Amino acid sequence: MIELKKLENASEMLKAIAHPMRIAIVDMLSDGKKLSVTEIHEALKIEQAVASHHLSILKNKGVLSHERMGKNCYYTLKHPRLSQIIICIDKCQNEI
Amino acid sequence: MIELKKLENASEMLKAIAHPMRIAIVDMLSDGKKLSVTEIHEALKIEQAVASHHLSILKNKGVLSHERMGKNCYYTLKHPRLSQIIICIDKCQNEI
DNA sequence: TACACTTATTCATATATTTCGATACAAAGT
DNA sequence: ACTTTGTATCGAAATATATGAATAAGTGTA
Repeated sequence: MIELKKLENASEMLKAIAHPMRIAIVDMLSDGKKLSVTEIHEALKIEQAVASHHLSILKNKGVLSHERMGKNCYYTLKHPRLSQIIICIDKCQNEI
Repeated sequence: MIELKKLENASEMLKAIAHPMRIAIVDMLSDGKKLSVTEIHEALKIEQAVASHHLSILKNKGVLSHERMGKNCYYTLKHPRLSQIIICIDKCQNEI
């Protein structure tokens, strides 16, 4: 963790997750679930363009993988362990 | 994780950590270490004002606690488990 | 009180992010 | 080819964030 480059990579990945909607997306995709853009934007009640934008940020920063199946594009967690970050933050919120 | 308010709190906390220098600070404070502003800004080779600014962000978002001892102000992790986030992100970077 | 040391805040500027509407692109069916 | 459905990108405006220089404020000591 001494090198600046590693710190920057780590912060890029964390920054990608550090947004209310993107946390919700990562949370929805825990346990290996696959969801399409439409499923996500409807579940979160956000514009399709906004969902697509958030998904592309998560994909570009290495948080999500995507796979096209016919008309739909399905997104999954690239590193299943990333769910732990959400769990960890959640625990910290609920402490006294 | 359904409520927007919880998502926003979680993202505020994550956003606080999601910066190269602030990741380095959290990393330096793992294992219950206590460090002063001067120790941190010298170790990271950043301006004192910048270190103070980052520390106040981390403190205000509930990541760090601080304690004044004489002339110095010592900062510690408020939730020791937050080190796991750094470890988790680091593991994800090192995967193929 | 005066001084040195440590930490916090303010200000200005530069840069980045979020959002929405509009539009473009892609795949499948008619 | 045309239409429908699903997804991605662009442009613009609003908001947020990062940085350095300067300064203020708190603390201990002579």
